[in-house]
Formats: sequence, structure tokens, C-alpha cells
Amino acid sequence: MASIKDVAAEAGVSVATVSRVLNSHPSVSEEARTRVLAAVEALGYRPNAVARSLRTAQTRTLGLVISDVLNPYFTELARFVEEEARALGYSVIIGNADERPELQDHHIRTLIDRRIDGLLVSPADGGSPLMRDVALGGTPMVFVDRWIPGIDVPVVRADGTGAVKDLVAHLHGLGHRRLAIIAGPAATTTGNERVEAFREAMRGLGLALPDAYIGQGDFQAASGRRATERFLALAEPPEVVFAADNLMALGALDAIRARGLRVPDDIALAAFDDIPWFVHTDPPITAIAQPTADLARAAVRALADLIEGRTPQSVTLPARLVVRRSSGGAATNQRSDR
Amino acid sequence: MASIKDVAAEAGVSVATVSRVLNSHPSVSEEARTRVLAAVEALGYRPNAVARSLRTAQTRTLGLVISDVLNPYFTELARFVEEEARALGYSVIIGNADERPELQDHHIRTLIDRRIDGLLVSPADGGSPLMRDVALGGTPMVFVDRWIPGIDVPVVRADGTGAVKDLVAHLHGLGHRRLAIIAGPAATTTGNERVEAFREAMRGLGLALPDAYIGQGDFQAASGRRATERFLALAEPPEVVFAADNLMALGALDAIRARGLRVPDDIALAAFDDIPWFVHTDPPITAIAQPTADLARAAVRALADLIEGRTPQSVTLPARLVVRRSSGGAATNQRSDR
DNA sequence: CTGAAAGCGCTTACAG
DNA sequence: CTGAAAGCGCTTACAG
Repeated sequence: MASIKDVAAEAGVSVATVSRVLNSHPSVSEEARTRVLAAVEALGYRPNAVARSLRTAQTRTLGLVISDVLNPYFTELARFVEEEARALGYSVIIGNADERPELQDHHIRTLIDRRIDGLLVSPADGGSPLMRDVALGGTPMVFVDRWIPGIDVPVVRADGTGAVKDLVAHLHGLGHRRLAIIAGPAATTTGNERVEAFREAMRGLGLALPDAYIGQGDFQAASGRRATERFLALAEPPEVVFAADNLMALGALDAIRARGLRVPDDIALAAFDDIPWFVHTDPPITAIAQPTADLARAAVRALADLIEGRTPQSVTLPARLVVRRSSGGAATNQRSDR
Repeated sequence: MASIKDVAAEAGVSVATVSRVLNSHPSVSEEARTRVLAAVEALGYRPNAVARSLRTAQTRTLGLVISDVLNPYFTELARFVEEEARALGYSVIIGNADERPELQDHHIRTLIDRRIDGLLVSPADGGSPLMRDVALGGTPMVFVDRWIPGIDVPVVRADGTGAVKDLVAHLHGLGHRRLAIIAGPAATTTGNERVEAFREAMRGLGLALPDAYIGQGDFQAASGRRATERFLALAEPPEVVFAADNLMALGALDAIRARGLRVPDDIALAAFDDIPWFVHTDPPITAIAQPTADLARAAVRALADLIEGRTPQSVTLPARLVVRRSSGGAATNQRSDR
């Protein structure tokens, strides 16, 4: 592959001049510029980003570590993150932690070794020593969706409190009193907050949330299945199951169906995180939708601010309730846009 | 961040010795090794991958360009690609083309500028001049799923011919004679091959495939919707719609529902590419499943072979039919594993 | 076994 | 406006 030296030789100038032309430095004569550009064209020259990065100490690359690529919520987040990053002149490298803390650490380490300019993380756990070191070590970092208390970096996330309240009120209005929740891992903030918001909303309506109605999940389908089986085996099973993410809702649906029960007639179902497929499930699933695109954009902008020396903003955006048939509510007429 | 010089100073050796220890070069004294390792530990030193890449002219990085991350088929492919690559000591950078050729070129260019060691591509189109240049220019490259005739690189893909034949026989057995297909973009191989396999299978059973029963799609849901609306407006609408990918099947389902028709009673539906959600749609969707994990692994291995100077293998694996309710077949008892 | 030195491909003060 | 030179952080023949 042609190097800057080859271009300089071809154009009859020094490599410094070539570099200046390539970086649009103002003080280059029109003639030199033309000759360089012609040489670049003739040789099909492309600057070596590795060399440039070594020299400038910046890679124009962002790392994005998410907990599970197979979860459509994160896939969508990643897609919008890349889009916004591209608009700001950055590439992004995605690391998929698969909800495994050690894999998360592996990706963080790899990304740091590659000297990415900044890190966007949706932590799979309560925060490894490594993540703490990275944050303290001065690598620009922003949490998105999930965050870790005690690590002082900007957080961009959705607040589901209002939407959960709406959901509980909706279910209460339909006459339901026994509501159960499948929680996410206690080590994640989204795991806890959703349970708290739920408990709070229940309390507001004078409803109890017994421990037996709190299932422990890990954001994966299988755990939703297990938790739901346990609910259904109870002497007094719940009338509603609320899953703290979409995959666990799918597991819940499996378990309910395996028991030969119908949704919502025998038991109602709702989920945190709305995804296009929920319109097409049997029945369509009531969900709490996050403003994913806006979150992604805000997170990238906060990270770019941090990298480029501006003051970053933590952002919290409200989630909203989308009622569909699974909760026994009116079917909405929604269509998938994809 | 500490550099190799700092480590050398701390350990009281030269940078050459530090480098040798880090790269497990045999000729280093036990004592030097111990001192270097201690210094590395003390300083929390991590080698700068950018500098190493510049010097060694290899990045231990693979580029993966897929046509649409939001399509669960590609998400899954990407996941397994990363897994296998990691096992072989490579990182992967994903570029999402969003089915847009110019975005695909953008990602290819960026990846080449970063001097990735090899490129895995599932082309969104018939092949840009850039892609041709890259292949010719000596960058190790492998096509996965989709490929481009005339670009001579290994291809790893699924062969759906048998499964499509099974599908058509299944539908024929249920008494259906008027089968329609929603094709993918003519510029993609998977777009064409699936139509050809379908036509072939129909011919084998003495069935005609009139042009009106071939809808033109682009692998996105909206195009599946449009094509299906057109089918349904026909004087003699088809009894079955077969979508050449999962997203178009979703669009078809939308269109059918919007007309107030039921699947499979009023019209049957099947799709190429099986995804976990198809178990949960209303009704569950009959699909042709690709061995995604195996394809991903074979593709990465072929690329690694190419990079490391071994002889790569093109691989074709059979897809298989999974019958569910949407085709009017027996419901299978399948569960989502996630 | 070890170190001094060259060099990967760039960018950027510095001097002119 | 331009070029020679230093240097980013590594690796690796070469000499000892």
C-alpha cells in the first residue's frame, strides 16, 4: 500500500507538504495542493490511520460495551450510537459482554489497549475493579442505560418511574390486585430501579408486593421462564406478570403457554423495553418504551463533549407506557416500522 | 499511561528486553523476566496496541460488514463471528451498512484505513468498485451469507435449495397451488437464489410461478408489506406468501392483518431465516433455518486461514425447514432458548 | 542473554 | 509557503 513517502515522491514535494494538504492546513500553495492531490489520486493513496493515531494520540474511535447484543434493545441502541458517532466523525467498536462480567472486562481491556478516545458502557454488573480504574485513569467514559453508583461519570438513561406508575394504574383499573415482577440482576441499576418503581407504584395504590411475587431474573429468557413457573406454582398465583426486560417477558410467555394458560385472560403480561416484535407476538405485549434513539444520541454527545474538553451533561429522559393486548387493555393499532 | 520506556527504567533493563518478555521470546534470563513482570505490575502497564500494529503491520482485527444489524439473523451472525474471532485471538469491528451501498463503502474504507487484517462481508449490493479494488488489492476477504459473482474470494453460505423444496412440497401437500414469493434485491445473491430455488421447486411439482406472484422487496419490513398488499389486491390472490427474509415476513403479516385476514386459514405464510421471535408471533411462523453459528465459525476460520497463509475453504451448509402454524402445518413444540 | 539502533507512517514545531 | 528533523511506542535484526 502506498505511503505518504510515495505520494511525496510522486508529487515532488516533502512528506510535510503532503501531510498539510491532507489535513487541510491553510498554508499550502495552490500548486502544491494540486500536485499532491493528483499524486494521491494516481496512487490510490489512503492515509494509514494506525500511524496517524500513534502520532496524534487520538484514534477517533469510541468503544461501546453493551451487556447483550442479542437483546433488540441494545442492538437498536448500538445502531443509533454508531449513527451519531459517525455524524461527529468517530467510529465505534462494539464489545458484547453477553451479561458476563469477565467478558465485559475483556472488552474493556481490549478497547483501552487500542487507545479508543472514549468509552460508552452499559454495565453488566456492579462494576469491576478494572472499570473503576479506567474511569479513574482518565479515559473519558459515559454510562448509558445502566450505571454504577460511586463511579463519577455522566449517565444517560431513561426514567421509567412515571411509566411504571401508569402501568400499575392501568392494571389496577382492570381490577388486578396481585401483581408480580421479574427483576433483573440486583447488581445492575436497571435491575433495582424497576423493582423500586414498581413497589412504589403499588404502594401508592395500597397494594402489597409480597416477596413471593418478586422473581429473580438475569435479563435472559430462561430466567423469565423459571421465575414465571415459580409464580404459577404458588397457591395464589399472581394475576399479572411484569418482566423487567423484553427477553424475560418472552420466557414468561413460554412458561405461561406451557401451562396451557392464555394471555391476558388467565394471566396478564407486561414488559420493560419495547421492541418491534412485541407488536407481532401472540398476544401483542404491553411494554414500557424507552426513547432509545435519543438516549444513544445524548450518550454519544456527552462522550464527545468529555473527549473534546467541553462539559458533558448527564441526561434522563422519560420512558412511556404502550398498552397492547397482553395486559388486557385495548389493542393499539400500532404497526412495525421495519 | 506508562510506556515501555517507563517499564524498562523501572526494571533496570532495556526496552528490547521488556518487549521480549512481553512477547514471550525464549532468550530472556529468568531474572530479567521477573524484574520486568514486577515493573509491569507496579506501573499497571498495558502495551499500546496502536504502536504495536504500526510496527508489526498487523492489527489482529477483523472487519465485519453486514447489511443490517437490526435484522436478528445478522445480529446473531455477528455475535458468533466475534466469539470465534476471539477464540483465534482477533477482535472484530462491525460495520452496519443498513442495506445502503454507500454506507457499506464508507465502512469498508474506514476498516481498510485502520488496516484490519481481514474483511468479512455480506454485501448489500452487487459489489461496488471499491469492494472489487479491496479484493484485488490483496486484503484478505471472505464473503459470508451473500456473495458477489466475479469477485474471487472464499464464500461461506447456506444452501436453501433443499429446504425450499421441502417447504414447497409441504405446502403442496396441504393442497396449496398458488404460491407467491417476496424476493430480495436482485443485486444480492440471496435475493436471486431464493427465488430460483422456489421457482425450481414449483416447477418440480408442475406448478407455475406467474410474474404477478413475484413481489420485489429489499429485505426490509416495509417492502414486505407493500408486496403483500399488491398480492392481496390481485383478482386471484395467492394462497401462500413466502418471504425471502424474516423482516419482510413481518411486513407481510402486518399487511395480511390489516386486511382482516387470518394466517394460516385465509392465507399461509413462511419465511427464509428463522429467528427466536418466530416462535412467539401470532401465529408462529414456518421458516427456513440457517446454521448461523456454523456459518460464522466457518467464515472466521476461512478468513484466518487466508490471513495466516493457509489455504482457505469455501463452505456451503444446508438450511433446513422448520414447520410452524403459519403454513397450516402441525404446530411444533419449540421453545425459544433465550 | 542483552542492548543500541533503525524504522513502521504519520504530524508538527522550528527555521528559513 | 516549505522542508528537515524529531518523535509517537513499539519490534527486531544485528552485534556482542
